[in-house]
Amino acid sequence: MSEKQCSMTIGVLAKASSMGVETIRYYQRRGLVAEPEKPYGSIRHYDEQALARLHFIRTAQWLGFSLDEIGELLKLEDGAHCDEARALAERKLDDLRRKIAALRQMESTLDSLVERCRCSEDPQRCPIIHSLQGKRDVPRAD
Amino acid sequence: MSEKQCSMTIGVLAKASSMGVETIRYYQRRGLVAEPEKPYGSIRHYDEQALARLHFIRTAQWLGFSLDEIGELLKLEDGAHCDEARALAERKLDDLRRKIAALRQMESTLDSLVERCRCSEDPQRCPIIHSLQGKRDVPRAD
DNA sequence: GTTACTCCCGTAGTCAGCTACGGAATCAAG
DNA sequence: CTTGATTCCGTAGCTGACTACGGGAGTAAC
Repeated sequence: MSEKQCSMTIGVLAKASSMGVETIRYYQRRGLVAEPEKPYGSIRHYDEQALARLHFIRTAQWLGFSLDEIGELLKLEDGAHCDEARALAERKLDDLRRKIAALRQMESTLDSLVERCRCSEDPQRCPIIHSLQGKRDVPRAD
Repeated sequence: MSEKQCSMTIGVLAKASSMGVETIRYYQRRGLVAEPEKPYGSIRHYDEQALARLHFIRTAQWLGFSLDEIGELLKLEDGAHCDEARALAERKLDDLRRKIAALRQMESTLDSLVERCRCSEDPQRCPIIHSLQGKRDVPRAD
């Protein structure tokens, strides 16, 4: 379990990360995952680092980063260009915070809607929509 | 400002919502925005409700709802099927909460990264990536 | 050493969400 | 009543992120 063979084929890696083989190959083509050591025969072998990277991609993606952005994040990995790194991180952080705020607002809206729905005698006025129509200026962000 | 003419053409509406005309027409085709009163001549006129709806769509979209989901949300507008509404809202709420949690985690990670970056003597070890590689099980959600 | 599974690699297709195009009709100005 | 911008509508194209396909080569099991 914690003793992972340092050589998985792409299929095993796919299973381990619960992604498709094709997806991994796609990430390779996009330069998000390195194609490892040129094979002796001709089959590549992946290690835990590769797996970690796939996890990273998944998480970041789920959090709303595009593959391009993830690529940028990954470029920071070497630790060089720390300034760049920080700038990117700061922008992202800002974005994140706005998103969190919006989501929280949405959460409480939805929550109170659910509450009201639950106890409503008058099911004619579920006010989700109304409360979301307020013309807030959403930064068209990501 | 608060005295909006109750008749904008699609072009004006587009400007008011800062969306493209084509986008609005696309939403109409998808049934997210109604095409208003069959025109006398043949040009449609939109009111503030339409604008509000566009705001709604934008916001919801930014918050991670797909157009299909937005469609569902919008179907609740009439206030009927309150149960359905509540179920949908509850599912979304759940989703939202998981997302907020993940984003917060990411936020603090990024935040401490930025801090560390800022005061680091050793720019060789920006630890964003490392901290994101932890294999947390992201629900592949949305 | 044949069978059956993977792998490799390139190319092509899919889905969501737009965005652009083209041609006819309409409307507003002058 | 002509000019020029808009609208209308259908259809086609684009971007991001996959997903599938096809054919040849490697490899493991019997």
